[in-house]
Amino acid sequence: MTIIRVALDTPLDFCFDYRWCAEHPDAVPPLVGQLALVPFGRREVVGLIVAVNVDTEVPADKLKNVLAIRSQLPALSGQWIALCAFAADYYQRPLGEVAIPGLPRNLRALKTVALDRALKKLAKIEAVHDATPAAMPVLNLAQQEAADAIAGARGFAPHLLYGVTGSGKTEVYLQAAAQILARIDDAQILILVPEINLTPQLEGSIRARFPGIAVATLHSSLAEGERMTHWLAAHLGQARIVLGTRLAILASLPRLQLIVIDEEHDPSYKQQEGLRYSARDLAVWRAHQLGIAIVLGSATPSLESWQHAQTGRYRKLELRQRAVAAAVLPTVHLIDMERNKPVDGITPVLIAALKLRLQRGEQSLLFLNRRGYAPVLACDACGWISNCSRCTAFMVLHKPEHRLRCHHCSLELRIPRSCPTCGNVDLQPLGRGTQRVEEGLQAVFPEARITRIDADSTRKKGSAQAAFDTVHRGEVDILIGTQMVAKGHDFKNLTLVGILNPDTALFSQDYRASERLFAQLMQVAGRAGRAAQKAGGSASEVLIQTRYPQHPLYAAVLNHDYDHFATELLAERRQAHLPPYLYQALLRAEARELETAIDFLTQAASAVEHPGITINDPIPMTMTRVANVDRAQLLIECPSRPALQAFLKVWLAALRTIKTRAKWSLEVDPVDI
DNA sequence: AGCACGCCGACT
DNA sequence: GTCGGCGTGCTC
Repeated sequence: MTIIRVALDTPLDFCFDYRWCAEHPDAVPPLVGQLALVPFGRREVVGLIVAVNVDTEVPADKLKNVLAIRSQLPALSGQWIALCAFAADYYQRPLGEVAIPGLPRNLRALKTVALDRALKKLAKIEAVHDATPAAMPVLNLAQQEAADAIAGARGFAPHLLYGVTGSGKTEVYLQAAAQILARIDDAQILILVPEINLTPQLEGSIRARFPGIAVATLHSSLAEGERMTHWLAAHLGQARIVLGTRLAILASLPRLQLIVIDEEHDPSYKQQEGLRYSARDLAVWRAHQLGIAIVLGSATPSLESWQHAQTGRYRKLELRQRAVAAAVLPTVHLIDMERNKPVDGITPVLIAALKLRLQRGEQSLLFLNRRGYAPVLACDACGWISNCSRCTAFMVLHKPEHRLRCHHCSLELRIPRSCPTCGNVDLQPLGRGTQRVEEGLQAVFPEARITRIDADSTRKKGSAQAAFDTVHRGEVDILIGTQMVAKGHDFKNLTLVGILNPDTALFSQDYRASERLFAQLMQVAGRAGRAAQKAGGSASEVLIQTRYPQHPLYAAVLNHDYDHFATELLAERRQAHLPPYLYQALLRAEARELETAIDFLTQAASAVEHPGITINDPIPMTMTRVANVDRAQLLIECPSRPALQAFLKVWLAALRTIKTRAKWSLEVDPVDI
């Protein structure tokens, strides 16, 4: 008889012991890393075996028997378990909550039919060797040096690949990958992208370049069956290249030799619910654990990575030119909205630029990060505004749908015909969203083909792709979009990008807002002029409408000068004692009454001694109420990461003993404060 | 987190 | 008289 220890997906911060008895004398005893089906309370669940032959302190009468071992699945490696254990420890979660939910759902099922089917399917697949790979483009010198540096590195080797949009970072990844795959027989390569749906081109070029090699994708919109086979292909070492979103960082990759994080600054690498991990940070840890190379690529690196590059902890590889020789960086101009008054949100200068593109048969993109028709509906007579009844937020006017809609709790109302408080029938939309811009522009250019791409226009599955396709086919003259249009897509015939309302981020409470704005502006600007300039054609142009043309952020955007901007920002952060010179954790609490949440946080603040740790006052969140729940938070700061980690461990144990009706959670390295 | 048990209010 | 509200207790 053997006692095994199993990690289960439960918030309880310990593992559970079970008894294993061989029914048959020749049954193989369980191994660490295997999955086991066990009874748990009144349920049956699948857990991860983290130890066998343990000395248990659980009384014999409480021990239950293991129901089954998933022995057809090769055990997960000690390295993979160590990765989960690190993440669990760092983010202050139980091991099971990290390890189990990342597994394909069917692996956690009571029955093994799906597992057996997927294993059978994979056993039949053989690599295709006779296919001809697509030609490798000739790299420029900087690209070649970067690829060689990455592929030639030995041991843990973090690289920051810094290069503007269009400078050919993808080619560097693919070349480095090719070299490593050629050098190491069974090497696996993990490539992370922010959102897989926005980068269909990348998957295509990988498959074209490596036709004889199994490529697996891992992301949240895979069907369960696919997820199972792709995850298994990675786990069995069959998939040599794994392309995925942040969740893929927790995949089992026994032969991992290189990690690529494309657009490493992108906020979507941070999981924002449940286990709030940073896939980028875990990737660096994983590369360190395995002693392999990792590439963080970006035109606008995160300040964390930038700092590491400055101090030499990361090797900085820079691509200074656009890779397509004839393609040039778009010229950026600011439009001073004080001098050039907008009509319906668009300045005459921008209208003229749009008109020019229409005459030439070129495409334009207008970027406005605000969907809907207008962010608020208001009554001039009595001052009523369209507040959401369940949230501390306005209800947004959506004209095509004739609705007021709360973007936070999805409450919907018909647009009132008259003011609910005073009866005035003349309600005014305030501000401007993509729908209103579309309407105004269609009035100015009645003959133009205008398309809007935002979360509202692309609600149906596949409709976003369809909309992008019409743009690529040249069936659209002017594209209006939110951040959805900022990423990924190269529009070959696009020569004008207009940015409508970026100023709000300049004066945001969130000190990260300007960093994000810069990245977003550069990314949107990069949509223009990606292809070679047509003979006699104009250079691509980016026009930014602003009321603050003197702002240093715009000066940096104008000059395409991220170096300078990032260095300044870092100096400010250092002086203001902000990340990355300070480590933070955030305790959040929510309850029906704000007081309940604040009470809990106040108790938490004085729960344990905390020398060297700054615990700020509990404060209601900026958007206090969402869906009738009040939220508050408590920020913890410390200049030392190990000291913060040590404190959090003790603190959390104390917090668990506080009796409260508030729901609470802790986030390490929060980004939205 | 689930899930069950348990003890008080408004419904067929 | 029961359905169901959520408090509280337990999970090897």
